[in-house]
Amino acid sequence: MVEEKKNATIYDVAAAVGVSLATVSRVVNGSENVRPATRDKVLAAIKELGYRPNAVARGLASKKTTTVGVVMPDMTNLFFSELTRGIDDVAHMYQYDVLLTNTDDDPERALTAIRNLADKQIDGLIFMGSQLSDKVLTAIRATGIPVVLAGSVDKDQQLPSVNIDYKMAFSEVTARFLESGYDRVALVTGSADRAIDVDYRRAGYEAALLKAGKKLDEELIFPGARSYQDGVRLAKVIRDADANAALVYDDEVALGVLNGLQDEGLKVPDDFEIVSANNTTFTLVARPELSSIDQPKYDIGAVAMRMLTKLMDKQDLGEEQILLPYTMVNRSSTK
Amino acid sequence: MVEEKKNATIYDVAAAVGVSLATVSRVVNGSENVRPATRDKVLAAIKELGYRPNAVARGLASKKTTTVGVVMPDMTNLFFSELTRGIDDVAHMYQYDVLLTNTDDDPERALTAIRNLADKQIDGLIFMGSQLSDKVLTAIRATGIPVVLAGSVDKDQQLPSVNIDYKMAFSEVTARFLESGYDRVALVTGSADRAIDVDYRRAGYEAALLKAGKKLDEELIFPGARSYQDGVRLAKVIRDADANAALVYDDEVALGVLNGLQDEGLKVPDDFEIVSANNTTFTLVARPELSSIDQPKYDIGAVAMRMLTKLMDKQDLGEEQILLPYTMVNRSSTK
DNA sequence: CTGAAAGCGCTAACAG
DNA sequence: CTGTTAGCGCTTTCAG
Repeated sequence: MVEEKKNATIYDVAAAVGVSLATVSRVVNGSENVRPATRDKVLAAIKELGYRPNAVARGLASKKTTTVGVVMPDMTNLFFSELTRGIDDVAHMYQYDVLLTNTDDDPERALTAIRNLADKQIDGLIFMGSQLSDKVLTAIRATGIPVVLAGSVDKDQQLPSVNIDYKMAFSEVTARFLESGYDRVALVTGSADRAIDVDYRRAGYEAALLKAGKKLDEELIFPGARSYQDGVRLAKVIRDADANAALVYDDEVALGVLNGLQDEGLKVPDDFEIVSANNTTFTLVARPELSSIDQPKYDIGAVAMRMLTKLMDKQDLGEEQILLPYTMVNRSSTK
Repeated sequence: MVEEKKNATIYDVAAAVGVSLATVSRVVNGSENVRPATRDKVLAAIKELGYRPNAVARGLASKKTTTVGVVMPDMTNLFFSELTRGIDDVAHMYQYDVLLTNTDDDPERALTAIRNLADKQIDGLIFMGSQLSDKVLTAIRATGIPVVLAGSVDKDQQLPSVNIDYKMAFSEVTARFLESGYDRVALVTGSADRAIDVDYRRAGYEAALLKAGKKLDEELIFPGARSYQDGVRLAKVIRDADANAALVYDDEVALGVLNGLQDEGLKVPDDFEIVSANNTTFTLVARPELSSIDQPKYDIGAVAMRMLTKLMDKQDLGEEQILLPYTMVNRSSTK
């Protein structure tokens, strides 16, 4: 028979020292109100017994789990994994653990995830993804759990969020293309109907067009590409549309477009310029290297998590809609 | 004053129906022993009140949290994020949530992470990373929590694990190089001292060399490269070592070597052949596309998680050291 | 098939 | 400064 060495409980250390469990609880939680001598004895017993507080019991009694939920589309996408890395680091810095769920941007799965996380009594939630449907928003609200959006916008800006100014960034890139004489700028977005694609990326693109006295040509807008392979396929279509430049929302897709175009004999950047938007490692490995909008991905996650800690502590947030600065990184896919 | 709508508890639904909380618990947990009529009434009340069981309370009472911990080096590395994606999907399939922690392969952080996860009473743990130090191993043991290693080996094979046969794969690639007349094969590994690098990757490489009647030349072994940039820098060194082929343990590093070599004017695959080992998307975006060992990354994670569910259910595991099949993907970085 | 009662391990007033 | 006393919301015997 193997002896099951049960974990020591707070009772065991209280008994060992000859104090009440309240006192042990106090020293564990760093309360001032303990005589140093008592504290030392308790500490010694804790060490001796190898006592570690049971976080579940704690959670039940205190109604705080020191756990946050992170709901994201797909952790194998570098954009999101870098955001999440920022979240994770800051979360652990503040002693929170992270419950992670991938949704593949499926609202149903997001719904399930949120409810499930709420059941686990998470103290806060970070939500990512282009698809923030009303149902999901309602579900989040219903839980009453503090939430921050990271790299994600909700149409009506009802929730605290951290982003860059997507509209301005897309407008800026488009304007540059136009100024450089590239008059047929293709825009590749994630979807045809989501806020981030329509109200920000496309809106920025359109704004630059209008400012330059041109009007938007629907045939130059390409929604729906999600993978490298999608990008490769898209290259032909973009070429057939007679575009001479492209602004692509995702690096892998951009790389697909780049390689696809080159495989068809186009010279980048001489015949065609491409700018991507996430500045992940993918932009560096491309030949030519991809110019890109540089979003501070890690920081977006980190700042979002930091905001969430304030929310969980019921501190004042100040500005709820944070826009972090972005920069343009010019590499060899543009002149 | 906003009315705080408190979440309904099991008492509330018991009271609403006029049964005891034990009965409610039974229907919630799908026990057979409830009269259908009673069950229906309870179910109706649950729906009516929007009752959702508090997982923390459940965890305390049942000593099961339906949560597993995942300890990994870095989620922004595609190899690990794809493994973890497999873990995550299977975990949720079996109703487990995933607590994620990045360690950057730092044993100290792994230690902290494991203890912390144990405090949260996780039901199981999946560990990834090349660095499984004795201290970490001891810490894992001390928790008594079921563990499975994914894409990670422990020297003495004391823990259940899921991998491919790294030694055979590395031997096979090396042998091919040799057969094709590439007699100076560089080996790029992650470290000079860890089990996976020494006992598997390097051992496989060496085995092929010996079999071909050659002996290992230390100058052709390059440990320690971790990033794309490291690979770029390494390219010159590899070239100076007069190598004419390279087997690289990581895709991003391999890409760095590839681009670095090409930037110096070498022709791949004519002057130099390269094979990488993880077959992530990076192999596809390279020009020429990288040949690679194809590890079933998602499956490694998925199988590891499936094993863990068995362990947590105290089912018999059968073989504890699982080796999944790998394949070779020949692209344009080899002839 | 159902209920009563005893915890799970800890926090949090409330006394003293 | 320390102990007592209630719970937190649920599972789990044990009776009946």
